[in-house]
Amino acid sequence: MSSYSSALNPVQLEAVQQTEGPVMVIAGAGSGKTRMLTYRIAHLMEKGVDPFNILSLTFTNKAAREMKGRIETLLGGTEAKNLWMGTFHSIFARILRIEGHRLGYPSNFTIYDSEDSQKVISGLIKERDLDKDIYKVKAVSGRISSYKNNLITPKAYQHRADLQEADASARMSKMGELYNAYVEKCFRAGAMDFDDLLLKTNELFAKFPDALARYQERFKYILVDEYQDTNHSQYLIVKALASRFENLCVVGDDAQSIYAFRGANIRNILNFQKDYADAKLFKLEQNYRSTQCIVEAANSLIKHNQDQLEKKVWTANPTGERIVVHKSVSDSDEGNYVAQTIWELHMQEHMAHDQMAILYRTNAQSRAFEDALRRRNIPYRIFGGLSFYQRKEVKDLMAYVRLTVNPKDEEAFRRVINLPARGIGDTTLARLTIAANEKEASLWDAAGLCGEWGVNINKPTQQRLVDFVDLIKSYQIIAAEKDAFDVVEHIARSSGLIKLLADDKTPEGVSRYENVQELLNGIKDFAEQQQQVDEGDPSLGAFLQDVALITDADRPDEDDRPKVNLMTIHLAKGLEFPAVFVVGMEENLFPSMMSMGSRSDLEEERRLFYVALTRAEKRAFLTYAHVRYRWGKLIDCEPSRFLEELDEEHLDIHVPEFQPTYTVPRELIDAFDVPSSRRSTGSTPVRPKTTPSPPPVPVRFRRPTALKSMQHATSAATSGPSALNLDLTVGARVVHDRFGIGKVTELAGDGMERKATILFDNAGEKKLLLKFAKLQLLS
DNA sequence: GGGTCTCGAATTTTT
DNA sequence: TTCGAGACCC
Repeated sequence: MSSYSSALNPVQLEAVQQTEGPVMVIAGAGSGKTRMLTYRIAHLMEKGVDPFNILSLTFTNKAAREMKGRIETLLGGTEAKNLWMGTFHSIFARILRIEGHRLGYPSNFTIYDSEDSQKVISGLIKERDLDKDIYKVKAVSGRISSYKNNLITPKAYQHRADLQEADASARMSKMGELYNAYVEKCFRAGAMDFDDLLLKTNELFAKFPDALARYQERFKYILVDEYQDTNHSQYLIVKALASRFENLCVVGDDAQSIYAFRGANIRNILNFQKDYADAKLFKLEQNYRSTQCIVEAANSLIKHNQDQLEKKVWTANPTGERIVVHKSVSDSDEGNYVAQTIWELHMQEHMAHDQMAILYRTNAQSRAFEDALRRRNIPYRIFGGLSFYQRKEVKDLMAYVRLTVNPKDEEAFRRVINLPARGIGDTTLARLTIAANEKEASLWDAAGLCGEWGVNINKPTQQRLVDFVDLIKSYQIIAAEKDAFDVVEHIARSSGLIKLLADDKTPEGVSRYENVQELLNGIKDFAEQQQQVDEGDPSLGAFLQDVALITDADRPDEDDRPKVNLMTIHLAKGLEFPAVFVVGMEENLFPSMMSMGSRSDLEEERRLFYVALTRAEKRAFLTYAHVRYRWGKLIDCEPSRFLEELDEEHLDIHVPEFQPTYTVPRELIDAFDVPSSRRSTGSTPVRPKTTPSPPPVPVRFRRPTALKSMQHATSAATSGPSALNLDLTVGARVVHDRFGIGKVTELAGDGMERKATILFDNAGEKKLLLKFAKLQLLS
């Protein structure tokens, strides 16, 4: 224990030692929360608690793995392997594999990811011939998800007049019917979606007291990390499991709650002391991660939120450098600035690439940074976005695997029944679906038995269906004997999938082929690993069990070169980096347009920015652009309101004066509906109250480079003038950068959409949007 | 039934 | 700009 007191501060130590009874730890950003949790578990084990009796729920699989590693280092030995540690979803999936049969699920049930769920819903909407503009798949699936997370089953929905009314007023009066059909369909397919993993756990514990008692007895000590991001369903599970011993420790920070949009309920943490009257409360307020500058700037931001628990985050760290605020001309210029600064940090301050992170609000923003980094040969790694397991070719092969393990899996069936093409089209599938619905059976049964059932399908097609069923059956036989790798390799070859991909020689096709190879490699690793450990299971079923719960962050990097990290702010939660770039600090982007509606949404965005800022240890850069491409269009941007909420004394504002070379005349403004930002003659100051003129430009910004790229962007695409303001007439002679000399033959459109048709002497006829075209008038 | 092409919609975040 | 769905033609 003496080693503990040197590693922990007094509050952390108390929280570690208070092992019995309910405990809530409010842990500010960077306050050593993981350290506290790690020591707490180690302490429990040292006291003689069996690791089998400790359940630790983390937010990501990665966090669980890392924490296990740290506990092993702390205690030496491999006991920590026996801890139950993982995400809610993976832990309870594991339990449902064992107990799910009591609820009518096979132990090899499939886990539908959101794409699968949405396809099911889309099918139901089509079957019912509902208006797809009203019944938007995403909206329907979002509603269903929120019902499930609030324990509102289709049956409960029947009694909820308020919900039915809300759905009806959204013109979705068939919501209840859809919900019911969706649940039916998943059940018949032997499938659970993400929300089911929690919902069915609740059902299990409610219906079978003996099961609940068994797990209560097993999990004598329960720890929940990131408690502020738990939803109601998760809350109830924890409550049920902990009610026997009440040795429950929840850790969280209300200021970092960023998942309300998917049902996280901040009241869970705010009400903890009401749920457990004798709960002990500890507040970790000392930040060990960041400089004073960053901590105080973050404090000045978050105080704009009304809903929060009282706490004062402080640090004994050095003041550090001010946070740099940088304005770019365009999104691509923003990419260049960030890449350039990364290059300088690397070359001048010897900061390793993996110590830096670019954080953005939406995945779509990553592109400009990828381009800029690639041009400079700076290695980077992207997290999130389209993950490996979501790629089409990977999912296709996985669908064969899923079907082999669980032939009732309808989405897998639909995916591969005609891939590669075997002459089974939409008509056949539609008839099978109807037949299956009538018999309340699966598509798989319908395919195998369509002859006996007398389904109206012609003989050759029936034969093809039978062949397909036999093919999958042959896989099942192999799967019973061989390990996962052998089976999947056999499937890939004999199904014809590999050939299909190998025949495609386009660059995308080659990349798809490589992805499938990579999947095979991954499965090979899995099988080999399993064969090395005691009680390992290298079978196909074992491999499939939690593949749906694996995310990209869990996949190892292909090589160990240090790389710059690119990710959304949501993904950055729980991580820290010496240098952090928070980019796209613009109104309608961050805060997002969708969040402007209510104060609580806006406060969540603010917490999201708080999370972003507090990832930084030493250096933070905030950037925004003057104009940005969105939906393929150039739009004007305004700096984010959050920038103004930061205490100015911690900022180093670098906002170049942006002087358009041309002022749009009054008559053109009236004629063409010119956006307001173009009307002023000078720059649009980001913060009128603070922007000095000229702004201070620290030496490290290399003004010439910044100016150069700015001017380039200005002449190319970003400035108002461009060819839009040329006095073009039909018949005029013009010069184009690329196409050379030509003659205007036609003019069309108004304002920003004004187009010219030009017959070039060498390049032929082109239609050009004047706002983009680099044209000069020949006199 | 299968393949190609065009048009339209989409960008908020994820286990 | 990019992707997917539906239309259209073979």
